[in-house]
Formats: sequence, C-alpha cells, structure tokens
Amino acid sequence: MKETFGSAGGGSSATGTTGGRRGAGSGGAPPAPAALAAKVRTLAPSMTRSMQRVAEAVAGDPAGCAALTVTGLAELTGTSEATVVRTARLLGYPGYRDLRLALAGLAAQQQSGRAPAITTDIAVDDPIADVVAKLAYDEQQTLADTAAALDTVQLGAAVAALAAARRTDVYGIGASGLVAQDLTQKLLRIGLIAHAPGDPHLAVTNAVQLRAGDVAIAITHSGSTGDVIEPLRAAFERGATTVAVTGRPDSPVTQYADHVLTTSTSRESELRPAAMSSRTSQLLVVDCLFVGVAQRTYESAAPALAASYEALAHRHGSRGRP
Amino acid sequence: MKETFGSAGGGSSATGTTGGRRGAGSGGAPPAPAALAAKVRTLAPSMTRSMQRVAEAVAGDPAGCAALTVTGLAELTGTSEATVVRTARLLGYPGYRDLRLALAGLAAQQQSGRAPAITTDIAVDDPIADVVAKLAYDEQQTLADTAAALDTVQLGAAVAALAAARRTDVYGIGASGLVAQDLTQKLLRIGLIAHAPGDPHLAVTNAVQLRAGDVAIAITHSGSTGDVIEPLRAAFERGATTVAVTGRPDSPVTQYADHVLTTSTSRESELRPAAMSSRTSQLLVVDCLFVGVAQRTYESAAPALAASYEALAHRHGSRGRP
DNA sequence: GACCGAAACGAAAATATCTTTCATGAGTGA
DNA sequence: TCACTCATGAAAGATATTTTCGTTTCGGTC
Repeated sequence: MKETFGSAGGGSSATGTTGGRRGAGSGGAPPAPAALAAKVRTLAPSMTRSMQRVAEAVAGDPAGCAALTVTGLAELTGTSEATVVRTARLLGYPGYRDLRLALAGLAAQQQSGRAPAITTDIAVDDPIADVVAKLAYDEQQTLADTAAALDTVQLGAAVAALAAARRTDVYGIGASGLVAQDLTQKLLRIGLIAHAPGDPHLAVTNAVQLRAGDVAIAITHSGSTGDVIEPLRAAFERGATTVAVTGRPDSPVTQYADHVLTTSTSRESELRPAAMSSRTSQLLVVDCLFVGVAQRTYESAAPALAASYEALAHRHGSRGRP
Repeated sequence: MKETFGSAGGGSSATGTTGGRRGAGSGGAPPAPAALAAKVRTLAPSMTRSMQRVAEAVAGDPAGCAALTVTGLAELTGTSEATVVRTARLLGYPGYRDLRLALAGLAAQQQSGRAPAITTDIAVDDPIADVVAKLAYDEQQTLADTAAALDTVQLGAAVAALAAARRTDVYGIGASGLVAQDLTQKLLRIGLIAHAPGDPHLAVTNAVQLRAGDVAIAITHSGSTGDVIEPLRAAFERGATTVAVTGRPDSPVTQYADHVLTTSTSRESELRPAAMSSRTSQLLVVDCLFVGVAQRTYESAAPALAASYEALAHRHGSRGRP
C-alpha cells in the first residue's frame, strides 16, 4: 500500500514539509533518474560521515550496490540499516527500495551505453560472448546497409514479374544455393511454381524450358559464378524475365538480367568470411521479394499459406514424444 | 537465504548482475539483462494462462511493473502472488525481487535508448519501400534478441564438443534444413567432417553410426519435429554429444540434447511467417558455432579456409564471360 | 575540566514484502 | 464416469525494509 502510494506521486499529506516545495533534506524533490552521481556530489557536503560512506559506495558501483539488500549495503559500508535508509531519503527517494531500483536502472544504462565498443574485428582469442555480440552487430549492420541500398524500383519490377509468372527458376550455388532454395520454399508455400535446381546441368536444362512470362532469378555474390550465369543466360535468351541478386552490380551476371538487385558487401575478415554477410543480405532481398509477391497475390497466397501451415502441423508432435 | 547468499558474495565486485550460472527452471540460464521481451516470447508457449497474463503485463509495461510489489502485480493481472513469483522463476530469476530489478533496468534502457520503433505489422497495401524497411527492422530486432538471449555457456560447451568431434551430423527439415546445410558447408570449409542428411531415414541411418566424441546437432524451431528428433535421439543414445537449436527450450527435442541453444521467436503475422525470423535467429546461432569452432581450431582452420577459398576462385569467371 | 544540548548512529522492534506450502478445483485421458 | 495431473490462490512462513528509541559523539560554554 505504502509503496504504491509513494511511487505514484509525492506524498501530499506529509506533515513534515511545510508550504514550500523544497522537500526533505537539502536537495531535489523528484527521484533522480540517472543523475545520481551528480546528486551525490552535490549533497555530499551536507551528509554525515556514515552517510557519505554509503553515498560513495552507491555512486562508485551502482550495479554492485543494486545487488545488495539494506543489510548488505550497511555491512559493506560498515554502517547500519538505518543509515542506509536515511541516505536513500536524502538522495530523494522514498526509501531504500526505490534507490535500489534506480540503481539497477542506472547500471543498465551504463552497460548499454558501453555497447558501441564492438567495432573491432573478431579475433582468435575473443571470448565467446564477444563473438556473439560482434556477429549480431555485423549482421544487423549488413541488414541496414542492404535495406538502404536496395533499389525499390527494381525490386518492385521483379515482384511484379514474379507475381505474374507462369513458373519461376532460382539459380544459386554453394551458400547462395541455400538462399535460392529458401526463396523457392517460400514461393511454393504461396502456391507459385518455383524450382531451385541444385545441379548446374539441371539448371540449364530447366532454363531452356522457360519462355516469355516466366521468371529466372540468379543469386550470386560475386556475380561471376559461371554455373549460375549460364542458366540465367539461357533463360534470358528465351525471353524470360531475368533477375540478378548480386553484390557486384557491374559483374558479368548483370548482362543477362532485366532487373538487378544489389546486395551489400560488408567488410570481411579471416574469421568472418564474406559468405556470411552476403548470405544475410541475400536473404533480406529474397524475403522482400517474397513478401512483395505475397502482397500482390494476397487473394490466393493467404489460403495457400494457411494450407501449408496446416499440413505441416501434423508433422509436429506426432512422433518423438515419450 | 538466497538473497543473503547473493549479497554476501557480491560484495564490491561487479559480478552481481551477470553472475548466476545455475540452469534454473526450464532452460534459461543467466538472468536476462535486457533480453526480457525476447525471453517472454520464447517462453510464453510453455506458460500457463495465468503466467502468460503476468508475462504479458511485464513485457508490455516494464516501467510500470517495476513500480509494483508482488501483491500489486498480482492484483493488476488478476492472479496471485504465487503465480507472479512462479513467472519470475520461469523467466530465469531467483525470485520476484530480481525480476523487478531487471525490469527497472530495462525501463531505464528503453527510456534512454532510441525513441521510436516501427511497431506496425506489414500490411497488404504497404508500399514496397515500407516492406523493405519493416523486414530489415524486424530481422535486426530478431538478431538483437537472439544475441541477448543466447546462453554463452551452452554455446561454449557446444563449440568445444564440435571442435573435438571426430565427425558431426546436423539434422534439419524444411527451412531449418537449409540452416543445417549452411552450418555443414561452413564446417567442411574449415576441415571438419560434417553431414546434413536431408532425408529423415538417411539421417537416422547416419545417426546410429555416431559414438562418444561425435556430435549431433538438431535444428528445429518448434522442437517437436519428429523427423529431426529421431536421429538426435539415436545419436544421444549412442553416446554422441548432442546439441539442440530450437525456439522452444521446453520442447521434446531437448530431452535428448546435452546442450540447448535457444533461438528467439519474434512476433509473426500473416505476411511474415514465423519461419522467417526463426531462420534469421538460427543462422546467427549457427554462425556463432562456426566462428567459435574456427577460433578453437585456428591452426588447422585458417589454412583450410584459405584452401577452399582458393579452390572456388577458379569457378568464378572461368565460364560465362562473353 | 566538567556540563549541556544537539545531532549522529545503530540495535532492535514493527511493518511491509517476498517466498513457500498446501488444499482445492479444473481439465484430461482412460 | 473416475482417477489423475496440473494450475492456482490462500495463507503460513521467511526476509527485507522502515521506524523507534536509547546510546554515543561532538562542539561549545561556564
């Protein structure tokens, strides 16, 4: 009851304070948000020795103190619980509990503010936690770059072609092959006809069957992968609409592409091969294609999606449970 | 007792917040610093109705909840104190007190952090530029959540096992199958022996060949895909070290997993199937595994990487140029 | 140097808050 | 339908925080 009251608003019925707004102690009325260290310095002169010790501990290690109970902090500073509570009051909080809460907030802020220190490359001796942080950061960066650089006009044209296509082929090899398959899986789910031949020969065989109105998509980071260029060329020459998803807009593959979607190339290192960020970038492009097509064909895509979802539900939990 | 213990050990060292290493409850190992929203989403499916209400309130208004006592939050959500405490435990905290502290931290971070967020879902009539922006933002969010929620201890253990493995199998079906292949491709590039059987029967056939010292990794978002659980189980029973990469840390697949790596589950919508964000999350985890292993086996990994890079260079530009 | 008053301080009581236990009822599968 | 499991909240039990109150310390005065 009291807690709720205290945190909700200032105690209006407090008998102690008279008319003026300058509440208890010598300092601020509102609970300090993050300016705690400053407040401590300001108020330090008006504190007694014991309280100074407490305030010092609090300002010196917010995170550590936030983990302590009143008793703990009292012991740490060699004082008593009462003194700790008095200090909390002086700093503007209703009690120690609220000071502790503010302390936790401060600690969190400090920690998050320290985040941008991860610009460095991944090193061989980085602890695993750093690896996670750096990889996540890099991939986020890649996504932002890709989104910023993506040509929405080209994307829109590619989407329009896909939505109207009789059938679609997606070519990719190696890591890009997985992206190609990913796109294919998605397109199939909304009722389109799509293939992602894994074998280069098969790809060409497929490609020569395409004709005007069909779509062929080539996914290659370097833009120079012969095994991917060949089928795209075949499709191009037969009048199909061709799309290239590549990190090199000046590469050979674009010769045979009606629409070029550029993926971003972020810096790579020995421990972080280019394949990693190009994959992230390619997947974003492919997702955009998918969602765009799903929008355009919503009438038929929605039920198709629902149906495939439904069908797969039976595969879950039907086996493997004890 | 618990608190006293914590405070006694905490002392002046700043280890307080990130210290806990005990795998409490159902999977969450360390007390989450800022990954709370992600954790809530991840664990929500395994919660009871009442607990979901509590979790929802907590995720929806961290600042507000931080100002409430157990009783207050219980009343707000129409449940009991016991339920609130249970929820706090499930989220990985020793008790409500610590959840409250974390909540305060989260609130502080949110306030200081970036102001706006693209909260809207992708709509059928969104212009293509919006689709790109929203998708990129969502995937970035997924990455951040995943990184924050990833248990580095489990990850480290998995990396150690992989680096020492005689051979490695990676199981996955559908979209997760592509992730499995991605990991396999990478591991092969640094000279490890890895397979990602696509056929469920083949997978089991492979699995029974594993023995102690080998590693089996299952990738499944739902954690209930029988076709993936079966081979992992076979490997588990033969003494291989097993790893599960799943979005549901309480799902059947974890029964047979020595190490569980949790992927994050972000909100999905009709136009943005769960598969999309789970794939992003899975790929980050897999990348972390790869880099971790590459670090550990740097002596042999570096030349192997260089060699495979070299070998592929011949495939670029050798064909397809006019 | 002794005395007085005021303030600082901490021990312990009093209160609030958090945690655990346990009985009950809803839902589920046989 | 019945037995069974599990979610749930009420209340008891344990901790933490706040208040009370007496003791100690300090500074000044006679």
